[in-house]
Amino acid sequence: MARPKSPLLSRERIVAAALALVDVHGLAALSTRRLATRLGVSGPSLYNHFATKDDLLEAAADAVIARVDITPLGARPWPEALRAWATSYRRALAEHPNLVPVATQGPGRRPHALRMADAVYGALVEAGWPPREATRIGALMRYFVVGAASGSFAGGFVDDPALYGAHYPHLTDAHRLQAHRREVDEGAFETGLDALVAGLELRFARLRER
Amino acid sequence: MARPKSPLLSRERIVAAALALVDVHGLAALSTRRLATRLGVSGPSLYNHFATKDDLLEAAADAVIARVDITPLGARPWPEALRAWATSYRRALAEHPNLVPVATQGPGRRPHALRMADAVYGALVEAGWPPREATRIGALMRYFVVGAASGSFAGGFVDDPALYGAHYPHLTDAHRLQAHRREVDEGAFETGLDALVAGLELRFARLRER
DNA sequence: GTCTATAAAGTGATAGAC
DNA sequence: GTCTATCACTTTATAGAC
Repeated sequence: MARPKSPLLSRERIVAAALALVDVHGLAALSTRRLATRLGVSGPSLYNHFATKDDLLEAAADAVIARVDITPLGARPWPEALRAWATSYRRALAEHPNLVPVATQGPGRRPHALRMADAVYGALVEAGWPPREATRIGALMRYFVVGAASGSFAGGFVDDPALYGAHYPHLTDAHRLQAHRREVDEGAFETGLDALVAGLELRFARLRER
Repeated sequence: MARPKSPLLSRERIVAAALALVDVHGLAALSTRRLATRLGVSGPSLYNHFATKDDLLEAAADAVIARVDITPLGARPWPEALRAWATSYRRALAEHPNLVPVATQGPGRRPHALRMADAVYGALVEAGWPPREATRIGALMRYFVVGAASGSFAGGFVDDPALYGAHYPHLTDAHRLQAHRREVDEGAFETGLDALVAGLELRFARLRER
């Protein structure tokens, strides 16, 4: 096969396959050859669609961010909007936890990431937050969401009672975390998001008073 | 040189060199050969001290956690203790941001990480938080700290006014973030930590009322 | 406990045919 | 826009000498 009538590949197909591969086997397992094999083509074909592997990774990260729902921002009261956006943001990242280190590096030149940053900052400023504060809130929300998506807390504990008993007196039940992994992780995110937004509302009220 | 009189290497020396290498050149640049060269030995020598490269990485991650100050936990009122611990935790991680993805994977079987988890959980339970809540708080604090340490927020924006002006109406000054990077990142962490702890104090008060 | 030598494989990317 | 062939290099880890 030299040049097929209709293209076998597209940026979209490549990105989708890359995400699937990274999800299952991790970021380190993403090689151009492996990805190409998955797509039924040979390695170098990918270079007709992306200049470098890094290019491809950037596109994949932006595709993840594209799925975040930013419609509440600016359309609802800021505490509610922040909560809804953060929840959607976390869900989008948590679907591809192995890609979080890439998405973590900031928006760079990725259009969807920039659009999201613009919406968050814009909504906060329009709600009455001083620009300086709005920047901070955008940053601290990202911190929390990225941290929550970048790895299970409960899953970090080994399911082996013998490990904890002797040396760590308060962790006697830590081996049971694995079993309730999802509940613990999502509960912690919700509790943290509530606390964070409640704390920010306090701060906002104090700011208005003056 | 066959077997030197006194060992050239030690786990400590290897870990220190690995951290230095990862700090400057990133996690991907850590190869056994490169590390060995830095230490003035040949590649395979490292395997006398660590069974695998992964072993070495785990030891490095635990060495970072060992530097977190956990003494406030249990010694001071929980909101103050939480704040002090989180600040120290972030500082320790932020000194080695490239290693954060490794440290993020939970304590596993690393002694210092387990000791830290034990201290946090223990302090919260003894302060009167129900076990379930204490677990969540440990998790959500880690989310925030890890997120804050895993990459600069401000540094994720390109220093190029032309990029933002046209398409992102609220980001017209985003190119200036790079210049105030440190201030923005640390300010956001402090503001977030304040909000988080304030929100948790509210929650604690409501819990006590019942 | 360090060395040399080497296994066995995988890496990103390019050139040029079709 | 895909192919084959290939470059130039890197990787982790083992075997056995000293």
